Amino acid sequence: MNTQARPALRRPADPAETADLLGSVPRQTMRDVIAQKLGALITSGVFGVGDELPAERALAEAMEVSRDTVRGAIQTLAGQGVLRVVQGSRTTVARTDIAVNGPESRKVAQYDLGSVHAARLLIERQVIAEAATRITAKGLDRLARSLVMQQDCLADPLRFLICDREFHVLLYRACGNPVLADIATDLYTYQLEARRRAVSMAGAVQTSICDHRAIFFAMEARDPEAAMQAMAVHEDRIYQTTKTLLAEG
Amino acid sequence: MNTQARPALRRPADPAETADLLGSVPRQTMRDVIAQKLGALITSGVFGVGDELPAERALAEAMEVSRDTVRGAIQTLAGQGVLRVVQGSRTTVARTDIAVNGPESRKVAQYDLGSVHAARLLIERQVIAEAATRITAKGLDRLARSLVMQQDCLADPLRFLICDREFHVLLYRACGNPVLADIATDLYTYQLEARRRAVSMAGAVQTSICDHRAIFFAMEARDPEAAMQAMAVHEDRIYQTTKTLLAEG
DNA sequence: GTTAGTGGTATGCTTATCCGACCAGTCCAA
DNA sequence: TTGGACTGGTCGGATAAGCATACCACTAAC
Repeated sequence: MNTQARPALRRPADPAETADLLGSVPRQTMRDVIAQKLGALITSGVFGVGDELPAERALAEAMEVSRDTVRGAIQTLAGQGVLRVVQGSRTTVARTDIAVNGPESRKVAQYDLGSVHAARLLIERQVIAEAATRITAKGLDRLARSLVMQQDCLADPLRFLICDREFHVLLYRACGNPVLADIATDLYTYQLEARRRAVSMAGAVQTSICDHRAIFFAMEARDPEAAMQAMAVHEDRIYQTTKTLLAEG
Repeated sequence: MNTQARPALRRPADPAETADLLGSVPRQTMRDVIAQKLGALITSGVFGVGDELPAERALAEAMEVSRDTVRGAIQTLAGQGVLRVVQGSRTTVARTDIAVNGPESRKVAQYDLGSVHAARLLIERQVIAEAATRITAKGLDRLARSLVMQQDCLADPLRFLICDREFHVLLYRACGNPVLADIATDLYTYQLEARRRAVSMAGAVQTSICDHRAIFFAMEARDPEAAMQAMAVHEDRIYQTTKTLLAEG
C-alpha cells in the first residue's frame, strides 16, 4: 500500500469547506438517462425528423432495462414534443431541437462552430502528424478496409456516417497518445449532426471519400507534412459545408 | 421548428441495428455516484491517506441527499479498504488506489503521464498565446488578485492548490475559445494529485508563484512569445517534479 | 466527568424499476 | 376484406433505493 509521510496540512476547520467541493449531486433516474441518450441520438443526427425509433421492446432489450423504463423515457420526450407516439405504430421523431438540460447536451449546444473548428485543427494537426510517423502495417490495413466499406456506402449516407467515424477514430488511435486521441474523438462527435447533414448533400459522400483517400496515401507514405495538408483540406471543407448548412438552417 | 426535406435513407430493417447504438445502460444509484465522487476527490489528491472526510451530515447537506445515501456510498468505499470508518470518529482515508470502474475514473487512471503532458503542451501553448493577445484589463486584474492570494498561501499548500487552479482556469478562459479552455481545464484536473504532492515539497509553492508571476508579466505585456515561453518553463517543471514523485512512489 | 460531535440503527413512507400477462390499435400481405 | 404480426397501452405484485426523523452508542477534547 502506497503511503507516504507528508507535511501536516492545516485541515479545514469548517466541514462545509471541503464538502462544498462536491456540491449538489443531480438526481438521475434510469428514465432520465435513457431519455438523454435517445435525445443525444436525435440531436446528433442519427435520427432525423420523421425517422422511426426502434420498438420499445427492442430498446429495452438492447439497453437491458424494463420496457416500463423505456416507456417512461419516451413519454418524457413525447411530452417535450420531440417524439410522436401512436398506439400500434412505431414511435417517430417530431422535432430535433431538444431542451438543453442533461450533461451530454452541454457538448452539443454550448460551443460555437468556430471554436470547435479551431480546436479540431490544432489537435488533429498534431494527431495526424504523429499518426503518419507511428502507424503500423495493421493500422494501414484497417484504414484501407474502411475505405472499401465507405465506397460501398455511396447510396447510403447514414451507413457512410458510421464508416466515417470509424475511419477518423482509427486515425486518432494511431497517433500513440491516448489523451489526444480521446479529445479528437470528442471533437469529432460534437460535429456529428453537421456531418450527417453534409453527407446527405449530393456528391458529398464521394467528396469525403476522396479526402479520406488522400489522407490514407499520406499515411501509407508515412509523410507527416502530407498528412497534415490532407487533413487540413478535409477539415476546411467540413467547416465551409457546415457554415453553409447553418446559414440555410 | 427546423425541419428539412432530406433524401430517403434506407431504414435499418432490424431494430436491433439502431437499438444497439445505445447499448446497455449502466445502472447507477445515487450511492454509486456519490461513491465515485468521493473516490475522485481521493484519487485526484484532494484527500490523502490519513485525511478526515467531512462528517456524514455535512456531506449529505452539501450534496442535497439523505444521510443514508451518503452512508451507503461511504460503506462502499470502506468495503474496498479505501476509507476507514470508526464509530464516534471522523471517517478517514486509508488508501488512495481505488479500483477503476466509474466513468470518472477513466480520466485519472487511464492515461500515462507522458501523454497528458504532451497534450497539455500542445493545447496550452495555443491557449496561452491567444490569451496573451486577447486578455482584458479585468482579466489581468483577476490574475493579479490571484497572485496576491497565492502569496498568502505560502504556509498552506492545500489552500494554494485551490488558488493555483483558479489562476490556471482564468488563463484558459482568457483565450476566447471555450472548447480549448475546457480541454485545458480537464487536462489540468488530470494532474491534480501530482500537483498536490508537488506543492507539499519544500519551496514548491514559492517556485510555482515565481512561474505564475512570469506568466502574468507576459500577459500584462501582451506578449504571446513570452507567455508561451513562461508556460513551457512552468509545465516542464511540473512534468519533471511529477516524474520524480512517481519514481519515488 | 461532561459535552459536543461523530457514526450506527430503526421505522414508515414514496418512488422507481422490474416482470409477465393481457388488451387495443395499426399496417401489410394474402 | 380479413387475418396476423407488430406496435403501443395497461395492470398487478414484487423489490430496491432514497428520504425524513428520531434515538442510541462511541470518541475525543476540555
